[in-house]
Amino acid sequence: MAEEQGITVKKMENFTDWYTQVVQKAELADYGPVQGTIAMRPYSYAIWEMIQKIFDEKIKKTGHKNAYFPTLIPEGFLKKEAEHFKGFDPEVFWVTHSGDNKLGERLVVRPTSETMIYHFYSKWIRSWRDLPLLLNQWCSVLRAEIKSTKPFIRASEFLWQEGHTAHATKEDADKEMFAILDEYVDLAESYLALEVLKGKKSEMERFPGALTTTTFESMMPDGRALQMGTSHNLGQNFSKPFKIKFLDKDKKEKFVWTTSWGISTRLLGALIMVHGDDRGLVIPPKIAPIQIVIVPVYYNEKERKDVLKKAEKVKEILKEFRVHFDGRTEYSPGWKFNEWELKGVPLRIEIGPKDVEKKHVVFARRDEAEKKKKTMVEDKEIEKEAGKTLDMIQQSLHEKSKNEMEKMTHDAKNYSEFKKAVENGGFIRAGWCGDVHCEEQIKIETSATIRVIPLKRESGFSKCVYCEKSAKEVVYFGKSY
RNA sequence: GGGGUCGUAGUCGAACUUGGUUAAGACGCCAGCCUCGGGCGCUGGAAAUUCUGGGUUCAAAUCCCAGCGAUCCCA
Repeated sequence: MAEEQGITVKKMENFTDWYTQVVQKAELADYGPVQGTIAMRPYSYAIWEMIQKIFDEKIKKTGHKNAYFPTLIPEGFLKKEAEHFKGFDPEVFWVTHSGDNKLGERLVVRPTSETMIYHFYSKWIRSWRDLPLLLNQWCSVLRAEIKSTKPFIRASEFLWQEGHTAHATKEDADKEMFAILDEYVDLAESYLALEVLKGKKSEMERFPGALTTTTFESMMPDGRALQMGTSHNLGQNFSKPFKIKFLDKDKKEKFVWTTSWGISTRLLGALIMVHGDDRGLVIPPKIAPIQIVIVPVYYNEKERKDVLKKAEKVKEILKEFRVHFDGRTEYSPGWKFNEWELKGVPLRIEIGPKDVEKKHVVFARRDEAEKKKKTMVEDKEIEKEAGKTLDMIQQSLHEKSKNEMEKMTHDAKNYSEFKKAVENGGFIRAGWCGDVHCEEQIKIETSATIRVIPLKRESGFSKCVYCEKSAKEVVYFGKSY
């Protein structure tokens, strides 16, 4: 009955339903009227803003600047790089009219901005002195999704950042690609508390038009891998058709080397899936819009005054944290406990008449909500304990994610082991000869793909899991979202 | 790309099989009360073009077709 306000299914019993319920009941997002579109409600947007702030600071420190480029791209631009066009053509939204007039050349609503941005780069870059050019834009992109969509995970429109840089040499571009990948991994692990696997993509899985694609992926509780972001070295594949040339110190005219890289609101999807539990969301303290919620408890007018006075003080003590005081009178304390747990606030502080009397408060950690465990904290210890507790929550969420991923990573020495592992889900570590044919056959037969080729070759596998010829790489397979 | 399921107040959901007065109920919402420490309880109230369009019929939430949207499984 009243339970229906909360999550009505268990996370591991009906994962898909659980996810949809959390997204809607925690007021993260609501479905839009057009397939694959959602409204990001203030709560999820606040988390996105935290992510934006953290990453924006990171890239600005390394010399990147933000800019903004047009949404509408002429068809011809997209066609300039054949592989790129082939990759995106099936999923772009076409604009064919302006008002009642049919356009001479169709336009695409950006699915990604390489082509538009390179149009400008060819005008802006003249000399080696103009390099590197390090720009980023925060925007939304649209990709027509035919497959079934899922809020944050797979959508027709989503928010992201796309970095686009131009360099004098391949080495510089490689360095940029890897530096950004490392920033991404740090964002995921240190802030989102999500353990990830980083590495390169195989030729088959790589970004259309890229020389090298690097990625970082995480394992979802249902056994499917989620690509959380990518960083590409596009070589000169775009600079040549777009004629982005510069005069180098050696007085020779050369084409630039470009990179592009992006993370999107999909990160929110990973966050929900990995950290959430049967009671709802769990948000890591470092990116939680509300880190601490204070819930007052009182029965009569006198108690009300005492409790509110104390709550006011506690709020002041905790001013360096993101604190919310829940003073709503129309809900009972129990109701509020459940609501804030559903919304994943890492730490709840309860203050009632007994706490006023005994000069302490009650701490309840969100990551221990299942146990309904509560801790008394002396008034003078509140600030110190709050900081310590938030750190502990942050760390323990990452630990948990790390352990889960380890548990869901299995080795496959031969193809029969491999097929069994695919059934069970998770990452499958196996040897690979490097041949696209084997990769393709595996995909056809098991639907698993190579998610990541680690940057450093791992040991323990001498033969390709499919053809049994000698293994060139040790790679991680998995079914993906 | 192939196949399935679904669409009724804000939400869930009954009535649909077998067409027939005023479309049930719960939660939520609004007003008023309440000793509110795990979704407390009580009283009263508002809220629906039954997704859209077409067809069949004296009569459509109900049957048929199309569209839109959601969702699941398999390439």
